[in-house]
Amino acid sequence: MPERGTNDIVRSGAPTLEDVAEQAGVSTATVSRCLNMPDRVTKSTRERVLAAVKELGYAPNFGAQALAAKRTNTFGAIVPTMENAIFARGLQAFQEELGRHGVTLLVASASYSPELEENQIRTLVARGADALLLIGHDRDPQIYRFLETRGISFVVSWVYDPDAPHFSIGFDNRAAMRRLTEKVLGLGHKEIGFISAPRDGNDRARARYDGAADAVRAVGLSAATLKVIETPYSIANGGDAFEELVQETGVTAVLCGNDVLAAGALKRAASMSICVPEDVSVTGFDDIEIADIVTPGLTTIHVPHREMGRRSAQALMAMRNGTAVGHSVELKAEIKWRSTLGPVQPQQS
Amino acid sequence: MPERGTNDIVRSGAPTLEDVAEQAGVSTATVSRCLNMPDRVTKSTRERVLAAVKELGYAPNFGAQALAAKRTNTFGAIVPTMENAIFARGLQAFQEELGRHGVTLLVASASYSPELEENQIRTLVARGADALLLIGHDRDPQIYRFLETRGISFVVSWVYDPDAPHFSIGFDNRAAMRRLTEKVLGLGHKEIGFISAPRDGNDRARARYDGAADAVRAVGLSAATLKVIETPYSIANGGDAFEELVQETGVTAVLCGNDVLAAGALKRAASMSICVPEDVSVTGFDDIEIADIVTPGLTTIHVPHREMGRRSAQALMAMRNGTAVGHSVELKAEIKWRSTLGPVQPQQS
DNA sequence: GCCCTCTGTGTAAGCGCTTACATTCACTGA
DNA sequence: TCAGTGAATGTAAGCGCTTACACAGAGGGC
Repeated sequence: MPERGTNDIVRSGAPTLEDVAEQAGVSTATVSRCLNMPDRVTKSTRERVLAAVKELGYAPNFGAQALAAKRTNTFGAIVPTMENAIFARGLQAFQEELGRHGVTLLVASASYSPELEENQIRTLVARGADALLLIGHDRDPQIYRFLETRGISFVVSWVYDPDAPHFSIGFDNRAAMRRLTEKVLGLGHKEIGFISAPRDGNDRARARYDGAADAVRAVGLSAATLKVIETPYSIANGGDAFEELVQETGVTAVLCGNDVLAAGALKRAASMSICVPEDVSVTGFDDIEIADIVTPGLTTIHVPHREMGRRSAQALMAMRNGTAVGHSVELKAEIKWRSTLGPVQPQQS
Repeated sequence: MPERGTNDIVRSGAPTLEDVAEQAGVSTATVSRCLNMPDRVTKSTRERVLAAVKELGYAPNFGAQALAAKRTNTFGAIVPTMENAIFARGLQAFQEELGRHGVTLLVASASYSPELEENQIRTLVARGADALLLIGHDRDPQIYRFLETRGISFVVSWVYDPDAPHFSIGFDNRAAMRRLTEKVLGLGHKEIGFISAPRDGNDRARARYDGAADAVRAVGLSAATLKVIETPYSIANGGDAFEELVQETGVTAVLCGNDVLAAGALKRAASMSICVPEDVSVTGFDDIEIADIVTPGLTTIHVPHREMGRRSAQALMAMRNGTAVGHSVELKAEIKWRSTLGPVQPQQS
């Protein structure tokens, strides 16, 4: 590789601070200041420097900047999946807010696998993420220790649990599902199915189920009244679980752990010629786009995705700047009434 | 700030290569080799080093690594939006493939704004992206010049256009829409509506419209037969456009630029008590999740999202490694038949 | 007129890695 | 026995930036 000294006639690669400095007839320090603290430099110098920057098409070298400044202005987000819309809207809002403040977003998805997630966290940290957005509390304590040791700010989102040891911005999955289940019970349903995502390692799924169980117990029924099927989030899985529930038990209502499962259930109901909500009621969770698109419209729980994303971004930036210490925030998740939840029909027999 | 020399008793911050070297009793070069070219180091040394790495919890400093090695192992993707599912699946596949090869993904969304996109591209490049995934060809030539100057590999995806000056991996939007439109015409439709995304600065949208126009002209009709409404991708907009089309013109079929618009159209049709496809046929484009969820199931064009993401990732890695030069790849986009496209009904009057 | 302050700029020391090149050392074959 | 070989390791020079500190010059107060 050719030596690349300051005397070279032909320069290759991207222009550096030094090139700009030379072109503008100032020192590299001045150029740097010009770019980072413009008001510490006289107007005339600044103009000269900016002109040189423009002319050379200079852009700072990220690695060098990160190395020298010890910050990357890059945040990371590890979500379980980008495949369905559950996290997309929140992530989009998160990114928009970061972008507004000159921070870029590193994204990884962990496919609901704890090992993969740990891996991704370490990778993003190694890649220089200054702060991290994490979904849910469930993870090996040593990961938290790792983050704390490294001084990486993080916020746990999509959940709100004041008892959890870490700062979170989200909503109370359990309480929300409990409220919805109370409505279901109030409509006379006694045989209730619950299609859940695998609860192991997923505190949102667990909390949602627990909320339903709470409600059931509160009316004096046994939690076993709830027929649970666990299956990964997907339309097809939702359909299969629904079919199984309907055929093997006498459920009149099926609560779904999220809208994707519910959409699958609705679709299967249609193909089985089961009327919703006349024959069976169905509910979802999340209120993503499809909830409003399916027929009939899905009664679900509206989750403030964008708000979560935005607030998480703000919190992380404040934490990184040392402006604020993490403080859990509870957002509201309300029932969104549409058409899939109705009263139990008189038994036809 | 306290001086941080090698003699400090108390070390703060993350451990460095030097710490590991000291702990293992070797030089930093050896540690670096151990980590990057393990087979150039004796087994015993390697074990000692790895033990030290583990004990100290060492992870390389990203900035330093990027600076010294001149590569970041980070690729960027700029998509128009993450909000709806159009790009999510492709992005997920893209990321999975990158992850398999130790590359992390930087994501930005440009909200269909050329200025924002240019901005994001520059940001990602400045952030050290080694390579970029771009959607569509439409952008200021100077951006391409910029990328080439900087030696950043990129692939244009979601489109396939052998005549375009840049390497792309995608499918022929125009041909696909033409084929679909031919089917529509073949079913006797003569009054056809087209709900498009804004075509300015969006070559996919333009190509889709052009494909439809091609088909219409091919049967001897004027392209003006196609009643076009442009509106940004959203369910509500799709609904509004559909309503306008139906009320102001006598369309018997409405082609939608994507599934999101189509979903909106179907929803509005239902609320207007218009039967699909008996009264009006509707088609989509993309075959995202909702296409299979809406009632009736949406006839649309299946786009190989995952394949595009995967292939794009592979191409970029090959290009970065100098293994291969970009070579456009055309993927198939076939009609996915469901239930929203039917023959024209005899005029009821 | 002198000293002090303040502002703007320059100087240069790192930041933590990678890697070309130098060195060491254990073998090999004649 | 000894030069020659090659593998393993060490030495040290950057990579391009930020920033503490040094310094010069302008102005102000006395």
